[in-house]
Amino acid sequence: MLQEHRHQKIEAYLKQQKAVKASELATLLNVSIDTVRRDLEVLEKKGLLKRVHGGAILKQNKDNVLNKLFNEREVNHLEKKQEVASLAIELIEEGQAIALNGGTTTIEIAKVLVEKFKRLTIITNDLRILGILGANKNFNVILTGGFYNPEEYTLYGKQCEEVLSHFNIDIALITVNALSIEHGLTDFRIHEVGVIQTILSRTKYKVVVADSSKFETSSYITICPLKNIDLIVTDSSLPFHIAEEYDRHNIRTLSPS
Amino acid sequence: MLQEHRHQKIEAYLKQQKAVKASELATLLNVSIDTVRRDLEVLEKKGLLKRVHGGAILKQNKDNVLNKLFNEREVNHLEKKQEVASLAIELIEEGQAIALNGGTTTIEIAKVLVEKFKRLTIITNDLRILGILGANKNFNVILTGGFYNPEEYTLYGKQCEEVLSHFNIDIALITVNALSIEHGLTDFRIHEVGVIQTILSRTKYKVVVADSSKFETSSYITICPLKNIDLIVTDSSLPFHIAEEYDRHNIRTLSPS
DNA sequence: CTTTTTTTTGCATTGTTTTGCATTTTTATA
DNA sequence: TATAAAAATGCAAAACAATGCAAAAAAAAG
Repeated sequence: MLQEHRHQKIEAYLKQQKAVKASELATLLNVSIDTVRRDLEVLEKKGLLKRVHGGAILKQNKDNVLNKLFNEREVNHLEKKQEVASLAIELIEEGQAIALNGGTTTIEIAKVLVEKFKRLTIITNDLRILGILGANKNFNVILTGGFYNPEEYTLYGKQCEEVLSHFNIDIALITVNALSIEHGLTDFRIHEVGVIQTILSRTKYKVVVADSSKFETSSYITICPLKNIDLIVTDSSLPFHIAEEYDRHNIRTLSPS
Repeated sequence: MLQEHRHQKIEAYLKQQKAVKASELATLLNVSIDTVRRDLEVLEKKGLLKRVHGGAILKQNKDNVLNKLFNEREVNHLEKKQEVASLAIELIEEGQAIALNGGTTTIEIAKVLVEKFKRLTIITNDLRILGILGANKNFNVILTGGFYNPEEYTLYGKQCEEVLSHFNIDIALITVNALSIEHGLTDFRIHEVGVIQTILSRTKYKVVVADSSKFETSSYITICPLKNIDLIVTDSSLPFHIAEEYDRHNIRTLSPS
């Protein structure tokens, strides 16, 4: 049996049973217990389960049902992202033109926007965001054009940036993979970097939305230094010493009071 | 057994089994495992499956945004549209740049394109077409930007036409709501009209794809006279007297022989 | 219909990943 | 703390994948 297939079977079995013994899976799947352990290790890294002595237990995410709609790269830190989203929309005023780039945090923002606002203009390169906001008649939703990245459900490239470059954006809510004082905003999504840079160049009020786990990490490609950013919105788990250090560097951060 | 036949068999088997071992396919199809691997490689590029160690697993994108757009409204004259689609793609050559506007006939064309071509550049304003072609690594798919029309799953407006206006299109396959000698191409989709006009202005070879039911009908908004069109592709049910009359007016039509 | 060209296929070689076993270390519980 | 069960670790065998190449099969050209 294929490894991936085995993983699917374990996942299905676990969802049903909530907890499984490794030895049980070994006989069930006709492989050695070592292989089962390695499988469980992989699935744990995906955030699907928690390994315990003897086997594993299902890690239930509250919003699993909701996440199913968007799926793929599993949404960890979901609750933190929701916290960030709720805080970030406080910065927005009715009628403004907003840019949201591609990412799971901005998706959470889009969900909150639908609830809280009557009239907005939103430009995005993320089809999942379009899916959330597009049906809403009160919002003016503009999708950038461009090449399609089916892994991320986003658009990128010359056409994308061309459309963006004709916009005057009141407030940009940007999500990136990593940020640090030393390296600034960084990301591994090679196509997304140009999009973010273009958005920033067209925006008056530049806001980065990032859950606390992204602070003081860095990724391969540099987007811009942190001094170019007006505000970083994060969640309540940001360690005090980091917040302090950012303050010392004159980088404004905002977390739930 | 022919390569294409083998690919179809693999596809069918995989859809049933969800996951297959390469060795299993080799015995099943009576070819070496190397050939199976090469087959899987091709099918992976088409976005149909994901290769894993030992074989491949079906890529079922049930719950992504784009696939949510499908079904819904049932298509009338589906068989006729498929007939038109199969005929229309005969006009296309490997490597060309093609424009497909929004509509159910162009959706059928997109489905056939995946099967028959290796390398194409396609620009469209229809998200359903993006859903069909987007996962295919062999195709360069460009989505126009613009405002989103959730009724039609299409994009329109200044941004949309701006992106289109930078393209040099080899062949445009245009679907409209109605066409007649007297009124030319007409449509009721107010936003789509501008998109079609822009596409036509950027295209060398202008082809209208229309099932026979659309002939000698008309709709509210005029797009252009028929003399601006190089060819109209239709199905086998077009009444002879209409075909004759179009001929008399020097309007070329093409239907299955 | 035959010859030439192109494509496809299977095989051999080499490199990589996965797996099960043996051994040591850790953990749970009496 | 003692003990058994489970987990981690290192390792070698097996399964699998990538590459280059030559023969075979199709397709194209004459």
